[in-house]
Amino acid sequence: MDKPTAEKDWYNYWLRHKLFAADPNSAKKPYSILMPPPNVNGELHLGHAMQQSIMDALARFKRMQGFDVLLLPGVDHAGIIFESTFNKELAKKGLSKQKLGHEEWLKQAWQFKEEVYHSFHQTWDFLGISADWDKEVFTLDPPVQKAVFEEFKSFWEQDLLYKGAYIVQWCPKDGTAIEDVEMEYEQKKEKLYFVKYQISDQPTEFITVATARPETIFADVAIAVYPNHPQYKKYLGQKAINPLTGNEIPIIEDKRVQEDFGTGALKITPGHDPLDFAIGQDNNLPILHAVDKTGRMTELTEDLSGLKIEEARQLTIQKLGPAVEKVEDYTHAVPVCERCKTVIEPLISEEWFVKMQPIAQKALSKLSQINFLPKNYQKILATWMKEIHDWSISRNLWWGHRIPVWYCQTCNPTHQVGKDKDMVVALSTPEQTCQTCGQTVWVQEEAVLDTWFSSGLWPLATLGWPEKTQQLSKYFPWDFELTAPEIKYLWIARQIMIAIWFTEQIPFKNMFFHGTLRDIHGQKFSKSLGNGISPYNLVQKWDVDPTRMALFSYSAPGRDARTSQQLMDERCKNYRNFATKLKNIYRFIYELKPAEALFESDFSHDEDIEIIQHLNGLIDQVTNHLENYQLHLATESLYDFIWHKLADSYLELSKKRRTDAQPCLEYIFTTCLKLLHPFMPFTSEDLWHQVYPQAKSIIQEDWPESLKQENLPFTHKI
RNA sequence: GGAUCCGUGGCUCAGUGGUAGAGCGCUUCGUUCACAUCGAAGAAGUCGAAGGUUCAAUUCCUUCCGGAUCCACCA
Repeated sequence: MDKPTAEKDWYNYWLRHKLFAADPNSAKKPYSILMPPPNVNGELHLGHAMQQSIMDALARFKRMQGFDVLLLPGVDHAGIIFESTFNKELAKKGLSKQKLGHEEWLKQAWQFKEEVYHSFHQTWDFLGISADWDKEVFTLDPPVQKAVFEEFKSFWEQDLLYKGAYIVQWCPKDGTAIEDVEMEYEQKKEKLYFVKYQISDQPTEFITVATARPETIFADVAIAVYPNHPQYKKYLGQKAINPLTGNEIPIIEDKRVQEDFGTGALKITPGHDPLDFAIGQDNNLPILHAVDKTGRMTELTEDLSGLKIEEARQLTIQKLGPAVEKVEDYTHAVPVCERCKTVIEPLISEEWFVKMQPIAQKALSKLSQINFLPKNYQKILATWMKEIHDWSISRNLWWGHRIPVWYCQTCNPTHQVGKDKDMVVALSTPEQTCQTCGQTVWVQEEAVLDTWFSSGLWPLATLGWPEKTQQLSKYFPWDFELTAPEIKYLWIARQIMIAIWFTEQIPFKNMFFHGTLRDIHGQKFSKSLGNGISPYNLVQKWDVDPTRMALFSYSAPGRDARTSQQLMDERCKNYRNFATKLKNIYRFIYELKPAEALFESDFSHDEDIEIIQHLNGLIDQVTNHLENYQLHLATESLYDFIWHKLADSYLELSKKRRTDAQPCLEYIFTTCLKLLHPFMPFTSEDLWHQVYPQAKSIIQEDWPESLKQENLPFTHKI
């Protein structure tokens, strides 16, 4: 045999014997678990370690129950977050996107991706994750690319895609539109300026407007007041004069203007504010820009052109002069980019959108078929789907699936989109000629797709969709998916909507939301705060199985937990002691086995009956807790039984009748090893082979079943 | 502004319609042959507050206080 000599080497043994491989041809019933692909960015943190240990425990449990288990691993290319991390790396070397150029940048990006990939695999290895590595998927792999293309093409053909001038949240630093969900809000102290707009032809009449962004006044196209404004309603239909440009702008009313904020009058700047954009659309107002995509002032602002916003704001105030009626201190939530913390500029940009209404509607009808844990997430997701907004899917990045749209350079140089325009939806350069000019010069859309456009397809793309593969028919819908609650909309909702849209089926039967591990103050672990706890260090210090057990103890569904290096150490130490206890129990039972021990017993002694009954209870509890994804309860039951019932109690009693008790001791111990295997794979496997030197892997053992009451007493031979 | 979650011994967390649990920490004792990475014994909580439902509530409902998270166009 090629068995390892050290406990930690069992992982390679399992790999060599392909014990993690799923087999689509197997007659066994399938059980499929889809790994949420971590972002190829930085290292895997403690939260990942918990998440993946949970999946691994389930996979090992289901294998022992006799299922053909597929635990499918993968990694996400993570558009914006990868690109910004990589660009920071480049900056350290004095390089940048611009300096490298598109082709070279991509080449180096892929190299960087490989480095991160390598560190991911190291973490998975030392945690003992039993995934089917031959089936690993990266979201930019060619098969995924095909699936993403199919998704895009299908949406296009069904008229669910459009491209248009639209207000987007623009990050000037990343140079791309970002989604609402990628923004954070920071409380900032700013000034609120009250600016007077003179009524046209009435030099003594004014409407006063409150604004925190006077520099955008250049792009004002109207003044809106709330309906029946007592002071200002008389001006409706008249014009006001833009105090900076002198242009005449209409005065309108709109119920979306807040009665109790500022003066009840709102300057309408559709180019720089989402609400203004909406009001502008409804009133057919033009769109002007005072700020461009790099966060600098446009030509519209004349001599301020080219300045940064902050500088321009001060100069604008000077220009306004007496038009500024008063200034108040104003603290409000300013949207910033979640990743680089740059203040977001709402801007008009040409972006691609998916019409989500019909897709969400369809999903809503089947949402109840998914078993959510905790249960209330069904309602939370349903509410979101009912109020769904269109999905902005284009990103001005280089890292991602480039939008598979080609424009005829001759007939459609401005990249207009429409069924009758000179454009083609195709994965690679179209070979056809342009219908209008007969030429074949095609230019691809510059932008890439939002990361979640491919991640949303994850449950399908990983199984070869749109091909009708054997894997797809066997393992889809997935039995189990899990993730952190914070990406319930970004990822989970979209997977559900997309899968149901394309297959009429839910993507997964059980959806488990684990809590988030936080630091002792309740804050998320993050690189910038430097409050992370390295799973690698814990494993070095306390070994794998104790670390896994400590993580399970924090894994109650939906519950966030606070922890620290010290608290993790405490819990790990506890389970390290537990592992030691287990080894000592082994020594007592097997190494100090009495020569005259019985080889068979009917467990008729009162003490045997009692412990066997406890063991039966334990088997039922652990099984049920695993079936219900309550891993923290399963480990607690095991800990209690093995330490207190078995070691402290029965084992002590057995010393008085050792020869008689030996078969019972062995039966209980080996059963416990099997029950422990999902949680403590290395320790259980190692002790299993010490007990049975000739045995196969414990992975291939059957999951224990409790002995029914009517079967007791029964005879056990050792 | 809307929604959700949490508030249990010193700390971090389980749990439950019917005398409160774990780990760590703390106190006392113990190195006899599985284990001092241990064992035995113990102190410690009116289960955030107030109402309500119930024979019975820490557990269900309402309100409030405190903490957190998510969503949202407040200029």
